[in-house]
Amino acid sequence: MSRHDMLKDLNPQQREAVLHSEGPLLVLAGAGSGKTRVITHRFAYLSTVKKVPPTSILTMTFTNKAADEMKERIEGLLGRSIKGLWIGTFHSLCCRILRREIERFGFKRDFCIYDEHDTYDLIRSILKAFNMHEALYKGISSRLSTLKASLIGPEDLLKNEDSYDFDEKFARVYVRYQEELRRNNALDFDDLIMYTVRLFEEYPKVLRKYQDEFPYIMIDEFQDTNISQYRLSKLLASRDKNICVVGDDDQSIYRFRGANVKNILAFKNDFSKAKVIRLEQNYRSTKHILDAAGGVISCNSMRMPKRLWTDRTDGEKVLYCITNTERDEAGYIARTIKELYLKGRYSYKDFAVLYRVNQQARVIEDAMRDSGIPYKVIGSLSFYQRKEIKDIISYLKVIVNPDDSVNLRRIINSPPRGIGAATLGRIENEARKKDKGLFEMMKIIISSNGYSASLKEKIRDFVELIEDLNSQKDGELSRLLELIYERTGYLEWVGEERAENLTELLHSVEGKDIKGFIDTASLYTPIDESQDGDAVSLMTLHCAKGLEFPVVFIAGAEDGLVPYFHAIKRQEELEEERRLLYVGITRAKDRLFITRAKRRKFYTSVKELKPSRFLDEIPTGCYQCYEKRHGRGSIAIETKVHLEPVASTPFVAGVRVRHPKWGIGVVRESYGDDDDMKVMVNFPSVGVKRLSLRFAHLERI
DNA sequence: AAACTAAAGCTTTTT
DNA sequence: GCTTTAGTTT
Repeated sequence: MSRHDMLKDLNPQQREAVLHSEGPLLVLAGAGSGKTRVITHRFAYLSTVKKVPPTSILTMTFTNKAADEMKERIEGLLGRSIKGLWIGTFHSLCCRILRREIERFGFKRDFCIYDEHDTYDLIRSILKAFNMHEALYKGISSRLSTLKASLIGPEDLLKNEDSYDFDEKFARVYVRYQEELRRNNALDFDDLIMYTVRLFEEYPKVLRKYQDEFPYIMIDEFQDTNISQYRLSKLLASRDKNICVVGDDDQSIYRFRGANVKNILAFKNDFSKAKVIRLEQNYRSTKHILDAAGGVISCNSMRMPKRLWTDRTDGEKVLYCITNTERDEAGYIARTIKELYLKGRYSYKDFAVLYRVNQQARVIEDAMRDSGIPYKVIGSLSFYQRKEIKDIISYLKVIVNPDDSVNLRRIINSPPRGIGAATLGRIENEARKKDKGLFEMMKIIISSNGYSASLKEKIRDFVELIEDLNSQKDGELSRLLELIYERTGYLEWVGEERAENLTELLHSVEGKDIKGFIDTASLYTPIDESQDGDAVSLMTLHCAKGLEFPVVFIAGAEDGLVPYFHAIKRQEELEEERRLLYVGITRAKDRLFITRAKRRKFYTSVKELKPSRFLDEIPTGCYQCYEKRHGRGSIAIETKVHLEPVASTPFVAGVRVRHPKWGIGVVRESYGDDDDMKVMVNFPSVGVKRLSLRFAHLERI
């Protein structure tokens, strides 16, 4: 591909960003301004024009999906696929580095990665051992994560022993937690980054090696980086300073997870000669939608000033619909989707319904089902989080790494093999006393006295099972899974429904090797499990980031949902909620609907909620408000404010018509614009037909 | 050890 | 309202 080809589809700012190949570069890329395009074209430019080997460009993203998309597009630009590219998530790339280097920290190279659930289990076992409230595990886990993301290790915590808010018990848990991870030869998500940073800080030679390996660095969604990720980027870029970061402070919605928008400002300070380029042309949304978004986000005080613009037309106005209850709201959404769908311009996959909390999905799902609209709920419970899948992955983890006591614990009695909580507790105590791992301890028990024969028998069976499976681990992975199912009787134990998922798992691992699969399973949450099929997407506002849809609904525009109850006290939290709405609005390409219910059920009680305070921030010119009112009696009727002017046609539902060929029928439904009116007619002779009034010569009778 | 029952929770969550 | 957890029974 020539230099010309590479640049021809870019606007001046995008082009400038692509051409700025040396030195630090900050690209402030507004929603829908083509940031992925900049990264991919810049990659292609570096490799073909500047002759940088593609494997020397480190490109870090936050999601696997973003990484996959980038890989695909870059390979498309380069016209070939390349092995060994360093394009991936922070976590997967750090994992790749640590697989080579971790031995310096006393881990083995085949360490395993603990996902959220594994860490929960570990923390709970520690709390139990310390006689602390086990129910606190979630809070403890998030505190641990925050500390690690800020590069504060247990030893740093202990240094502050004298400070007034020093929490001795918590510090002990942290120390023990890290010890246990090491004992289990396991790293959690935050460790992947933290140890990589430590590696580079404590071993300058290693850092230099990787600086040689990656003279060019690019980072996507920079506003989402936390302290450790920023430090990592800074270390790698500190020598050559060829670092390009792309982000949008207005789309920072993960502060609660440690993301630090200030990194954008820090970047400008840390790399003093950083070039700053703003991408403000939006290629996604109509003017009205963009105006609505701009009105909202401009109310934030803590942001870098910018203004998105588009050369698209005004488009339809944003519609704001008020309903009485959440069920009415869901019904309205379903009906509107159906109506737009029947007009034929959109397929179901063009629609998204966005909401603040997953709980809202249920009533919307009901409405979709009732209307016969195909839908998929995204991000609720991912495949890999299901119990049965996690169990089998635990088997695999233990087979590869018998030191992994947490996963061993998980499977030791699933399916039940007579080693229950009491027995397990005994083994664990012994193991702790002898400073051994669980598996080792079990092997000791088999050949020692003082345990009942039946217990030894059970334990021997289990140890032999794992060792047998371990000897088979280098064969075909799907064969190994079959073997696990067979030898443990797992399928029969979990029942038919869950067994189906396991069969699916079996098919999905065809041709993969065990270690690669375990890493993928730990680091991969398939956001789009069933991408196929034409279906409306239901998801939280958070999940929607990075996506776009022709038609978007934002449900629950109420104070209490957007902004959420807990997030109205502090300014920073409120502004994050505002950004969340901004992200939602900017997902829409052509049509945007915002809905709210006056009364909404929360758990058991019904609450009356006021409209979201953010709605007042939408300029009046770009939206239209209407309300569904109750008519006389108990029947709810809709005041006739239609999406588009109601078609003036005599052929409305219920009318009898005559068709020259099919005879007499009854109109089921009529829809479409005035000039392109369509009707669905049920003819007793041939069934339901869709007809265009322009062509079919219908006669009203 | 497993199954049952009562009670207490309860945003968002790229990895 | 429904899922997760703790405590109790069988």
